[in-house]
Amino acid sequence: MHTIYKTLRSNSYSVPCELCSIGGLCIPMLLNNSLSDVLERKKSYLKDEIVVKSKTPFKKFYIVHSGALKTFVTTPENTEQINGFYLPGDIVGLDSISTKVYNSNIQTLGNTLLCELYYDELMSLIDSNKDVRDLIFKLLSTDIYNYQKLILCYSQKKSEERLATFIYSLYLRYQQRGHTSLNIKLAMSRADIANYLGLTIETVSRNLTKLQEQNILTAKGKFIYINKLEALIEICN
Amino acid sequence: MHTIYKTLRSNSYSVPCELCSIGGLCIPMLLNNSLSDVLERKKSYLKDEIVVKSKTPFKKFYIVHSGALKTFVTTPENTEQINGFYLPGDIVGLDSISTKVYNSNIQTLGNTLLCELYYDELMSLIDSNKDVRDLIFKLLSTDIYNYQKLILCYSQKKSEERLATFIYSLYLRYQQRGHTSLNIKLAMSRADIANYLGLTIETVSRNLTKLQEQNILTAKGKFIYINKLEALIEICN
DNA sequence: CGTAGCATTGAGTGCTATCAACCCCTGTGG
DNA sequence: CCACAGGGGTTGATAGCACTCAATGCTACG
Repeated sequence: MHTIYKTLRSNSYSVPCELCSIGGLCIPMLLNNSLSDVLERKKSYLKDEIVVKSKTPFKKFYIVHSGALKTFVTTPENTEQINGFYLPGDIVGLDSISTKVYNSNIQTLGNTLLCELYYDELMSLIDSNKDVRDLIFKLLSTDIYNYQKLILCYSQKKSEERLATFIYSLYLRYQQRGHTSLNIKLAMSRADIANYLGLTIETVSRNLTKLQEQNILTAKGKFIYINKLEALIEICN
Repeated sequence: MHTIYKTLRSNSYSVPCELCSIGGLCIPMLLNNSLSDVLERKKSYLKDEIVVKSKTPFKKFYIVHSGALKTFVTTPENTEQINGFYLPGDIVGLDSISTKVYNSNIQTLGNTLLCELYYDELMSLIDSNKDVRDLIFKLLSTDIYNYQKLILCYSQKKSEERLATFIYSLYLRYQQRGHTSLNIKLAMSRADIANYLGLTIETVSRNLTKLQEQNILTAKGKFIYINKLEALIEICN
């Protein structure tokens, strides 16, 4: 037992993989035998820490072990635009394969543990292991599919529907990771949600109270409890 | 000469690859030696023809040779939502690698020639040819990057900025294919543009006239001439 | 030449942004 | 233990942008 821990365990601040909350969805675990040497073990980051600056050379993917990340770009007017949230099990950096640089800034939303997966080594692994190849293709393709759905959300939906879709998608993502609870703890602030959804803080807040008045959910700070899942889905369309 | 034509030439309704307007950007041409046997040659489609229905099994990618495509999904209320336009040289179906079905309907915007690229055969080619592997990864990754930019456009920009961004992106895409002209011929209707941008036909029309009043461009039916490229870019932010 | 479909223009309404005030929770220092 | 300050979040009033509905103009095609 101790020896297993030793091989899988990483630097300080990290936890053994056996206790990782992600379980079967963790890419490193899925491909444990072949990937273990490609992965630097987990590294710890503090809340609001910048992990990567936009436009710096792309060398490795980051996989969220615990905590959460946001990615954002800064517009010419120096405003921040969030284009993604990443929860445990999510991989960041797929869009950098073509550009060779990170296209966004990557920042932690709370204290966070990240696994690192080197691009070059992953590529050579792909040539020797069809499972890895298929997995990476699937990840890329899923990313595209998700972005398509997100675009649909933006281009068609009103503020209430956008927020409902956002909350429901968080619920689904947690569910995929084995957390079937209707309780959701938001990793991000209202400002981050508003920014991401292309709305203002006030509109997000107003729609949250609106959803509470309909008794669809209960929001208390960063905690959200879904009372009527069906009704929430109904609003998402 | 005749024999070359014979090998590259396809079914009826198609043109020889040597005369293809796409030139070096055509994937089949780029990977000519290895891919020629993977590709069924060009097939012809009429205007507004449905090439693929959503949810049908995914077997092959489509590459636009000439003409143009749109992809769209139908919402539960039976309204159409366009999520992509595809110009000569573009490949359609990357998002289907993970889902194994086509996620959108694919429809022609005018008379169109399409090359077909079988998924299974491409995959085996990837194992034997690193260039193919890298190309496909790059295509997938570029797709993701483009979607990220599109999402940014939707979530932040006002109608005028969205339209400007749309026109400018068309200009850039044609430029990448060697058409450096400031003249653009729209393959799609105002309704399609509006649908894609999450706006109404009226708003698109009003913004077009607004851009003309500023003398930034001239719009005449499906033809758009960019008078002040710098000013157009300025509006895009 | 006439019709059908696409595109433009106009008037009025509604949704979301903006600006501003207030609330609540947390942490800090007296 | 309380007072206070500060940040995040909520609520309210107003303004502006984009949608809706409606009418008219344009163009392609038989």
